[in-house]
Amino acid sequence: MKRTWIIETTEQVGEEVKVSGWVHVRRDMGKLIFIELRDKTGLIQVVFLPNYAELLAQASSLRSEFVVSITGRVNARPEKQVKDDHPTGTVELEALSMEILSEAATPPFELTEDTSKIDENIRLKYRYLDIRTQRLQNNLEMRSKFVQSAREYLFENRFTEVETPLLTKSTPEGSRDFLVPSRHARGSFYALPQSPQQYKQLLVGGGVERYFQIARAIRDEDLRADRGYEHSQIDIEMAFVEQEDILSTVEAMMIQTVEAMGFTIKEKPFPRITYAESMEKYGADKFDLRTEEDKAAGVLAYAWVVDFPFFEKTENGGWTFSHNPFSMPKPEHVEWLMEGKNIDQIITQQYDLVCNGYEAGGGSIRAHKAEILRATYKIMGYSEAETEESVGHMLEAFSYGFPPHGGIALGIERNLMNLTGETFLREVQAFPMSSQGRTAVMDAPGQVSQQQLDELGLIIQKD
RNA sequence: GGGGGUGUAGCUCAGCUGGUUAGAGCGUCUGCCUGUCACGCAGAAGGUCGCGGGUUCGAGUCCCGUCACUCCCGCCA
Repeated sequence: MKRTWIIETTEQVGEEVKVSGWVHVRRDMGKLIFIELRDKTGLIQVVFLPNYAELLAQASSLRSEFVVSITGRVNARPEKQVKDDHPTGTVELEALSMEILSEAATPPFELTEDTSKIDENIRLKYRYLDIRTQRLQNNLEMRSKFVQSAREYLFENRFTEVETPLLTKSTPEGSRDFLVPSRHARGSFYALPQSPQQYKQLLVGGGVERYFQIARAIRDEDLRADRGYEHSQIDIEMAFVEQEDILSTVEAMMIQTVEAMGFTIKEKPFPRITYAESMEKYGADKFDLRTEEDKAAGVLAYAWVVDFPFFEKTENGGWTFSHNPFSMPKPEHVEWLMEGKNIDQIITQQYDLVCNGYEAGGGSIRAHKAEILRATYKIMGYSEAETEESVGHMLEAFSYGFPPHGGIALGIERNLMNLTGETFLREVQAFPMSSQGRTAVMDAPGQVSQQQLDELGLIIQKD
């Protein structure tokens, strides 16, 4: 018999069905046994009646998390026993036969309730059990829906999904790279991408025009509750656009996406504030516009922060970019950039999407002309040769007819934290790592064999 | 790199000023139970108090060291 999803049993009253799943709870009355069976769609109460003695004996051996298939008849519950607060509360399954597919050891923590109070390292070691809980099932489901809904919007608007390499090149700026040693080119390393920044620019220059990717970004910086070594982003780049085009496109996408998921947005269109105003008013470039009532109601308060300063002072008195070296100054400040004057006053076409106190995304209009990027690197103290070494491939690409373009990256975990109300990034990832960087279940990083080291020409230096 | 916090049963925790055999709730196990849905009732098992050292007649408790975990600052274009 074909398997029936538990949530669908409510429409099959009187019929015989087969359901499969995990034993959620067991209530043994002696000559009458109830269990709740759980699959990914929900829970249903199964009753083992005394007139099937053999089946009842089998049922008495069931324990939490046993995996079973049960064939039975869907019965409407008598009025007194209807559970209004439960999606399958109008029915129960009268068991006729059962197959125990897998027995289960007692779980190290209870899976029938919210596990957020349980020691996280135990939960991570047994992540596959934690994922069985309703909260994490919901978080993963929500994540999937969010990405799916964003994809739909992007496909409707002529975007093309493209994958960019994971094994790529280290860039001197930005955060610390995760490095991968090359076996063939000894002493050389790939770097895992901190973002697909350059590839996505090359894609729109390559005629893809509208690109997106559900991209992994990997950075070797110390972790926080809202920050892991790796996270995912909805990475977007568009050709032939100005800042306004990006903002309106992304805003429309976010509205369609989160409203399709049933959320309420506090203010549309999203309010806009300059970086300078934000710093003055909130003391930061991100802020929470919700009232206490909004928070209780799960309202999402989006805002755009625009007009970021291009450069900031370094420790040794030089200049470095504050967000993105590839960004394009506001038209009225291009001259300052080219001449290297009023550097602290140059505003760039960089924008952040803020939601409920988190940075939900950030992007910029990019420089698409070689002289702009050269001027930027000159201000940062690069010689012409160093600039060539660092971004020469981009400068060359710009020489072959490169359209004006810009983009944004939306942090999937940050957004999901807002949607689910979770305060830890790890709660919206399937297999996160601990704050010390140990991965769930697999407990990486781990030792490798001497042979592997030899092939790579690596020697481990002992402290 | 720096600062704060935590570590006692499978899980969540209590354990006062150092004092008998280290407790509770949940979970687990056994028995009973024909309508439960947080089932109930009766009973039981389960502990290197993170680890090492010290003070003391006596240490879960005080001191020193150490390890692990966690949050924050730095860092995160």
